Amino acid sequence: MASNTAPSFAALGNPPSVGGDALGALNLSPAFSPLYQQIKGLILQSLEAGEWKPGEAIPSEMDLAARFRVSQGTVRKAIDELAAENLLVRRQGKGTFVATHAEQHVQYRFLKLQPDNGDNQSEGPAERTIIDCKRLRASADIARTLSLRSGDPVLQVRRVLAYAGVPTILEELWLPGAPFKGLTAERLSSYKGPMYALFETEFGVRMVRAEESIRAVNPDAEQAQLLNVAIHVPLLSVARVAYTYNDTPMELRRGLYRTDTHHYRNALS
Amino acid sequence: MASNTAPSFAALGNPPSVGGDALGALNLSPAFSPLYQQIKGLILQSLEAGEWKPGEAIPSEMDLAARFRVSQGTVRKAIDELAAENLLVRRQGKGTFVATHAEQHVQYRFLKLQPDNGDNQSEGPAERTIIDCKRLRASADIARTLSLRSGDPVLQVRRVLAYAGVPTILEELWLPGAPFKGLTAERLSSYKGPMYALFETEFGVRMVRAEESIRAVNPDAEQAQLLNVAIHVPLLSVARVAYTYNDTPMELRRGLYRTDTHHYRNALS
DNA sequence: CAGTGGTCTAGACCACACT
DNA sequence: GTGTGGTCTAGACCACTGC
Repeated sequence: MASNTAPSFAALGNPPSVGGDALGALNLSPAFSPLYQQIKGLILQSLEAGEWKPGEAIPSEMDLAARFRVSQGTVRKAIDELAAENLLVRRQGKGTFVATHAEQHVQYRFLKLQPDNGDNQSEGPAERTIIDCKRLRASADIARTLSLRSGDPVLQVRRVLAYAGVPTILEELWLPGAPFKGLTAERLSSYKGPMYALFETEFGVRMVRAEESIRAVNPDAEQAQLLNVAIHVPLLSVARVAYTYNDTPMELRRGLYRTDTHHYRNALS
Repeated sequence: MASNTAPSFAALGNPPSVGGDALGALNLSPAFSPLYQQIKGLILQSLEAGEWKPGEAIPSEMDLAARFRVSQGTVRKAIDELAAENLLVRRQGKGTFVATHAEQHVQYRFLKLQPDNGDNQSEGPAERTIIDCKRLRASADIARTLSLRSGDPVLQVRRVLAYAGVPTILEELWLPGAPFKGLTAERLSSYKGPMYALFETEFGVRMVRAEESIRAVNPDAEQAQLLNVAIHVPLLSVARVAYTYNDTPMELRRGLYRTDTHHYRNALS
C-alpha cells in the first residue's frame, strides 16, 4: 500500500541500468556508501517517522525493492542489519516486523539480573511498587546525559521491584519531560507489562539500545530500608542510559540490585 | 595449497547441478540444514583442527568455494557468520584471517572494566603480579564447570592487576591440567601481552566466548590486603567461564574488581 | 597489475504460514 | 494455492591492498 505513495527514485539518484551490473556509476572513492546502507537509512527514517508501528509488519522485501528501485537482495541485506540490531524481527512465511518490548519472549531484554537457581521465565514478572513520580528540573549531570539543558523539565520515577515478596531492585529513573508529557504514577502502576512497552504504545518512544556501567556500593539508610537490607550489605549499582533512534538518549536509570539471590549475567563474545 | 588436498565433495553429498538452481535436491523438511551452515561447520572443523592458526589467513572465498564445490556466495555467508562470532576477521583487499587475542585493537576483549575518566587505551596495560601458580585437584564445583571429574588435575593461578600502581583486580583462575601441561608462574610472568594470547601460541587453546556472572561482595582479610582496601569496601565479584570451540569450557576465572576508579561497562542491544 | 573481499543484480527454488 | 522470508547460483563490477 505504501509502495506507490513512496518516492520512486533510486536511492541517492543512481539510476540502475541493466544487465549483470545494475549500477550506472556508484559513488566515487571518498565518502562511499553502499546502496544497501542507504536503503537501511531510508528504512530507518520510516521507522523513526512511525510509518510502521512496533509490532506491525513492514512491507515485503519485494515491495520495498520496488519502492526503492533496487533488487530484493539489496533490501535483504539492509533488513539483515536492522534485524541484527534488534530493530526488526524476521519471521519466515509471515513477514518482517518492527521489534517491540511488548513481546513475551524478548520482554525485559535489557534486564540482565537473573535468579541464581532456575530459569529466567519461571520466576515470572516482578511485583512493582512505585515510590514516587515527580516532575522536576534537570540537574547539570542529568541534563548532560539526556542531552538537555540544566533546568529543563524532567520526570523522576522511583520504584522497587520484588521477586517472591523479596525487594530486589531499587530503581530511580529520569525521563525528558517533553516526550513523556502526561506520564503519571497511576499510569505506571496500572500498566501490565514492561515499562518500555508502555513507552512505545503511549508515547511513541522505542528504546533501541542502552549502555550500563556497574559498580559495587553500599546503600544509604533510605535505600537499605527500601530494599530491606542492612547498610553494610554490598549492592550492585547499575547506571543505564537508554537510547532511541539516532542515538538520542531518552532515559537515565540508576538501579541498586541485591545479589544475594540474583546475579547480573553477561555473555561475552 | 590446501584446496587440492581437500575433500572434493559437495557438502553432505548433494551434487550441484547446473543453471539458476544448482541444488539437485536439498534436504527434506526434518533436520533441514542450509548449505552455508554445513560449510560453516566444515570451516569450523578446520579451525579446531588447527589447519589455519590464529593470525593466519584462511584460503580465499574463491578457493573455499572450489574446495567445497559451492558458489562463492554460499562460502561468503558462512564466513559472514563466523566473522560475526569473532572467530574470523575480514580485511578487504587482503583476505580473511583467524581471529586472535594478540592483536592490538582487540586485546583484552573480555575485560569490561574501564577507567572512569579517559579512554581505555591511554591507560595502557596493567602491571601484573603473579601471587602463585599451583597444580592441584579439582573440587566438585570446579570440576563441574570445567567438564572434568572431581580430583582431575587442574592449574590454579592467582594474580593481581594494578593500574598506575593501584591494585585494582584480584584474579583466581583454574585451568584444566591436560591442555595446559607445562604452564608455570615464570612463563606467565615473562610473557608480554594478554594471557589469552599466550594460551593460543603456547598451548593452541583459543578462547572463543565467555559468560560472566556478577555480584557485589565484601573481600575477606587476605583479599582486602592484596587489593589494599578495607574489608568493608564493596567489590565487584566477576565469575567467568571461557569456552573454546565446541562450547568446551577451558577456564574458570573469579575476579574481584575495585570500582572506586573503574567501572564495569556493558553495551545492551 | 592481479588478487582479495564487498556490492549488486536476476532468477530459480525451498521452507513456512495462512487461507 | 499464494505470499512471505530463506537459500543458492552465476556473473559483473567496485574498492582496497600490495606487488
